[in-house]
Amino acid sequence: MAARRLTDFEQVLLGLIAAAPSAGYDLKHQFAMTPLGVYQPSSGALYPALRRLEQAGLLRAEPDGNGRARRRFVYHVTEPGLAAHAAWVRQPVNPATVGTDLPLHLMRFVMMERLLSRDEVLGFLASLRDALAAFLDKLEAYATDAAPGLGGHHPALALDHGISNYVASLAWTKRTINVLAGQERPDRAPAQP
Amino acid sequence: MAARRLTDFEQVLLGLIAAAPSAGYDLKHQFAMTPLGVYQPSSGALYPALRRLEQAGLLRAEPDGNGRARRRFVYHVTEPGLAAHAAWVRQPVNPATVGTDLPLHLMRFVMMERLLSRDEVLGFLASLRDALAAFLDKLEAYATDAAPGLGGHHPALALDHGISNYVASLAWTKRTINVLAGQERPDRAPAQP
DNA sequence: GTTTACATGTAATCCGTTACATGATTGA
DNA sequence: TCAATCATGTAACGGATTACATGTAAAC
Repeated sequence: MAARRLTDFEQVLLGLIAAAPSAGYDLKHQFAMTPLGVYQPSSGALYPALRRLEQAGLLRAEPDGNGRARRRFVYHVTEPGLAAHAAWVRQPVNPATVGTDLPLHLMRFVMMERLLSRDEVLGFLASLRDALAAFLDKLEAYATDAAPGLGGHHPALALDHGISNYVASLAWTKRTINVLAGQERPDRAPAQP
Repeated sequence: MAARRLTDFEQVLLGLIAAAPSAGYDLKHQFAMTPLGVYQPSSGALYPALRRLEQAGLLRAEPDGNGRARRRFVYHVTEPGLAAHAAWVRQPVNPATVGTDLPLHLMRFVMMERLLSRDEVLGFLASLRDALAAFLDKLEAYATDAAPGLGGHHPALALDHGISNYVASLAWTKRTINVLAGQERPDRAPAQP
């Protein structure tokens, strides 16, 4: 099968469909209307991606026979698809790339809720917190060591922006750990229709 | 000439070279070692991009005859190149895409320093501030209206992360406006021991 | 004298954007 | 009936990643 690695975009699609079987058009709207959808996929990106996932055996397309058959395909995840999605969600946080991957980590955090235990989620958040703290240390070291020699004020000011953002992300991570750790769970599975 | 629009990456390269004539290898290192270089361009991206800019007449390559001619090309901006760069830097902030374009705006802010007057920079920051404030309003409206119905806690928590980040960016913008606005032009040197 | 850093490049492949195309359904 | 929305698709094109290739200079 060779199972070439999935694109980030494909992984997100897979996750959205795992959360709720959808047609391409629905997914487009989900991207367009939710705030996470800062990215708006084009038809030329979306439909071929769905096809690829289907041909890889991760999705199954069902023609929507709703009343009148109007050309529409609802995608469902298969078992291999769910496995691939779960593996993606469980991926460890790579401290080296936390600067670039942060939005993706947030996406994974959202999708974690249905798949992982609270302890697993807390483990993820703890490693995210550590990676962010390490990254921040490097940024701050650069700010004091190298930035003054860059000439002008703007480089140092821009660096300040980056630091402020990561400080906010780090604070969010700690806050969220506290929220989830302090939250009592109903002992029962969170069965979602 | 048709002057097809430049890629963001090409614009950034152009700006870096406008700030200091550089060879491809230098630019690679600049990306690798400065914090803004979260993105690390590959050779297959960098060298063809420089060629394109050269063929478009925006850059001029000079073989580095430094002592011994070892295969190395230093790029300089031409006048059309500088014009294209300045036009990019001066582009207004599009409120509709401020969510995605923020890193690019920061890049432009850095490069503005050498090209624009303080008032122009302040104008840019003011429009960035307004765009961020409007974007934040939409996010917060979504958080109170739609997010509770999304099922689970994680979507709302992730949204919280986004809001925290944009709050930090907005605060930075206001802070930076104050810094730059309050900064007296060194018509006379401030007290120097 | 061999490794390491310097320095540039090419080819295969893949994916996304842009733009266009098509047809069904709903609402005015 | 005419417009807008629903819904999916295709073709051209461009650019990025990956991996490979090449050669020089410095360092140990």
